[in-house]
Amino acid sequence: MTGARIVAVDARDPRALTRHTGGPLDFEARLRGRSITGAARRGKFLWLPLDADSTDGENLSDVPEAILVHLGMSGQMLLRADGASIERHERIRLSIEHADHGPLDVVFADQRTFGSLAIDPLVPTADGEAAGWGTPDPLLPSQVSHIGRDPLDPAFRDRAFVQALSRKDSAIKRVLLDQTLASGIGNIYADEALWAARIHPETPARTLSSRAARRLLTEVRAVLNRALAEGGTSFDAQYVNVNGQAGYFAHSLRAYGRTGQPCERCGRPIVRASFMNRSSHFCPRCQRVPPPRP
DNA sequence: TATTTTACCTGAGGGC
DNA sequence: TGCCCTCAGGTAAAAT
Repeated sequence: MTGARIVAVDARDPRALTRHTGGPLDFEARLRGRSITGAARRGKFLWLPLDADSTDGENLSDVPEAILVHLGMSGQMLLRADGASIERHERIRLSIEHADHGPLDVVFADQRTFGSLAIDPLVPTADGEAAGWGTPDPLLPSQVSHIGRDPLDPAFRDRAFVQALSRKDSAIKRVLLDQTLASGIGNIYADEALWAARIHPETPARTLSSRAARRLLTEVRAVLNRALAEGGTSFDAQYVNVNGQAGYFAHSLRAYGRTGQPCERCGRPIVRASFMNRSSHFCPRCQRVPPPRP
């Protein structure tokens, strides 16, 4: 998409614009004629920086902007042929013209509508480093400014993360799911990393030793890297890449979704526990229940 | 202020 | 066959 010009926009479902202030007509009008200059990501947020708005006339401002995207849990960004038929759960379509690839359609489809798009101004990063994966610019969407760097980001600071854990009373899994401290970790990869690090999900974060916290961080990175290499975790048709292809990491899971199946380390059945209106999966032998709070 | 809970949403699958 | 219930899960507003 980099270098492509947006020739038409169809924002058919306003629920896909909950992050956008201005509504569908504003979204369409402000994108028409603009060009996409790149693609970047931090954690679960991604954005497509835009060129200056030359159609804005007297209101021409120098504030850089981007198309902000969050897939929620079932959102998809699909690259389709120009004029391709309407997707199931299609919410928004961008018709683009690319110098090398010709006309294409970019479709945002989303069954559960937790995902959404927005036009968002870019603001400087707090540390002055590149905003995320895919961009050298220290600029990120305003709605992403509170999101922490993900552990695969070269500018992620391990020491600060470990120190933050030592100040948190909450259960370690809750902290892993908090995107402000470290981003990109959801329910699946939290369970996988905790299993690998042999840490019980209810362990209070501050009770982890510095060594254990670093081990956990190492396992988080290992899980994320393996999942990326395998194209992510697909349980059904919702989790696909831009060409609609499923990832294979579901076959590599060792804790998540393996309730009752033997732990690959010790053979004890994996346990499922209710946690924050979702599920935690862990090995009751390898991941010891933390001692009672003092 | 810090932490925890809840609302948002659709479709698949199970029980009856 | 069809109805009702549960579950999946990221984010941010609301509640504690």
